[in-house]
Amino acid sequence: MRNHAMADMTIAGLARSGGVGVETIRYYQRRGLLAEPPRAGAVRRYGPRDLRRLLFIRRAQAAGFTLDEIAELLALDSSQDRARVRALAGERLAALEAKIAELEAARSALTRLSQACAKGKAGPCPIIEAFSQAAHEQ
Amino acid sequence: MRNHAMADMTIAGLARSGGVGVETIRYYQRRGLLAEPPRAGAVRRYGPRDLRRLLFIRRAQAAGFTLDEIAELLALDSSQDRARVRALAGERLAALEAKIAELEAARSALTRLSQACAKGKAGPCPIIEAFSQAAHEQ
DNA sequence: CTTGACTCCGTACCATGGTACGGGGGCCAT
DNA sequence: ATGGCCCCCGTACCATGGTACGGAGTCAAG
Repeated sequence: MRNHAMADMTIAGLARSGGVGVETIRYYQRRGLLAEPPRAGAVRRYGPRDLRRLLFIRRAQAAGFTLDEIAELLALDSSQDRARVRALAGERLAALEAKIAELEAARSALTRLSQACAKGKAGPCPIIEAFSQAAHEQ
Repeated sequence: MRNHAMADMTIAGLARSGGVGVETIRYYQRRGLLAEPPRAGAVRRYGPRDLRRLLFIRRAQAAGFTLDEIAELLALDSSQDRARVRALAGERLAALEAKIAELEAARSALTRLSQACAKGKAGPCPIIEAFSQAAHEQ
């Protein structure tokens, strides 16, 4: 009778179904992202709606949204406000672009230094040198 | 007589020269990245060596290293251990690659969703929909 | 009915890289 | 010698997304 992801789960079942830990569920509840369902006896029981909401959160997270933004997206879900959703997506996209550019700059600098270090055998390490001397950008 | 970045600075001068805040200097000292020079009277004085070290930290940070790794790089500076430096650089590079890949995946998903949302005018927002339904990967 | 696993809840802690606050002292110019 | 900055140091706090701990209660299987 243990039919994982079925209608009536305990918090551990929900966590398993969503691929997160129990503490993460509780954390999302504290953040207001998930509801605390009424108790059946002493224990709260979770249904498919809770699981859907949990999966929404995870997918939105994978798309780069922060938990605060996801809270807003969840509210927007029932509001039909597409413009606002697109605005949020635009902001997130800009932040992603900026971060990617920053990391790519770091990557190319490091790649170049690493190759320089691997080539030459004598003298001080070019990586260390690069950080010690004035940076000749690019 | 205030010749910025000259031989003898107070902590605020060092911070200005390095483009950081005073609190950041103190933080680096607590982390063991910068030394606390002896006091001249009641006040500590900083010289060009401190500035060089501070700039080292900032450049290494720009290359993607964490402060812990930078601490090791600083130690390595006087050790000639190029292999170890390259190993650190390799680790950092791998971490950078992984993060970049993750962000790029988020970016492309979000770009696609955003365009879908901008095109269609009717029905529910595709962005919200995508998080609500099962993800059809890629 | 006992035992072991799970739940509930509050609270504290983790990493990362800082930022802020506040009291007490000091340096320099007017 | 009196303002007005600046310094020193310890400590607390920030964002972000969780993770851990502990005690009491509860549920289900054997």
